[in-house]
Amino acid sequence: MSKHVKEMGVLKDHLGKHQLKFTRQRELILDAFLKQEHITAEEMYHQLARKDPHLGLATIYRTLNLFCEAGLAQARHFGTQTQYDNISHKGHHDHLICTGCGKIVEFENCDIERLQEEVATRNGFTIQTHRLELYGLCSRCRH
Amino acid sequence: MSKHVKEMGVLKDHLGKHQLKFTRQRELILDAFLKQEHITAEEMYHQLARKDPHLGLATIYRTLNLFCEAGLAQARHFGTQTQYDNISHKGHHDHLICTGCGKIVEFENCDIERLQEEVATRNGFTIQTHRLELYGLCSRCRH
DNA sequence: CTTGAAATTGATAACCCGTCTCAAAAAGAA
DNA sequence: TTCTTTTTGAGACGGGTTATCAATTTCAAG
Repeated sequence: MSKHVKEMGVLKDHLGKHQLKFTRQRELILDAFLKQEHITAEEMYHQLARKDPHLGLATIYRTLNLFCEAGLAQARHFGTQTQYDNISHKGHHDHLICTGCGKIVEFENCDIERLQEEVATRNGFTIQTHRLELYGLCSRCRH
Repeated sequence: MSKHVKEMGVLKDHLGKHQLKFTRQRELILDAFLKQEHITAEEMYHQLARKDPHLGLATIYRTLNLFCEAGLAQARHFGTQTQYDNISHKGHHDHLICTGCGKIVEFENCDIERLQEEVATRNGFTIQTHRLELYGLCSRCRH
């Protein structure tokens, strides 16, 4: 069934280290989660309603938060909702956004990424991913 | 009273362009807002309770959102709360966010800022502000 | 294969932040 | 001042997430 052997291992490892148990629901949710780049708890609830009509929303939330703790997911807050991002699909695209016309330019900068790692290490963090947005005026909008 | 002449001008300009009115509350909230680097609506509510016990929380929210539209503030969603950042504050700091427990560590890094400027210049942009968030696990959640 | 302690689940109540409602008050142009 | 329009304040409301708790499941020990 599961092609997500590596991630399943990470999960089991985390469970073992925290006296948590491997359950049918956790396996089901992880399999569904890993097929997406990002998803909300509500979306997953609807997706899994077919496979397991009795799976509760609370369990989805608890499990997605568990994935965050295990380092498999990353929660991002957008307005009222929370997106759970699949860490293994990390595409590092940063953005330059023009506040005048809304133009968006993508860029990548290794030096910045290296410095980010440095900052994280200095603070005892292990980076999973990041978000960098530069807001300003593009040449046209600057006049 | 107000040392925030420039920002007050920006606000009045925005109000004028949108048939909105200049009120005692908006002036009060802007003055308080500009003294901080960032603040939540709730915090401001408590801060201003002394000066004006009848100032409503809804008014704070409405006004802070107005500041965002006027370009004086920037809303940021952290966990359950919304932080309103003071755009004019230049010692603008960034955030390390733990995806496990939600802990937030603020940091500042001049080298990163310099590289951001470089990227912007290379693309013809003039940066007004930015948002940099590093997501990962703090030492405690990594274990 | 049991047994039993400990963890998990599901349903829903509770919670919290932020927005909406609406009558009363204030702003501001005439 | 007068009148229209906008804003305010208080509380109700709403959506997303977490807490509660009895019933169920896991899993290690026997």
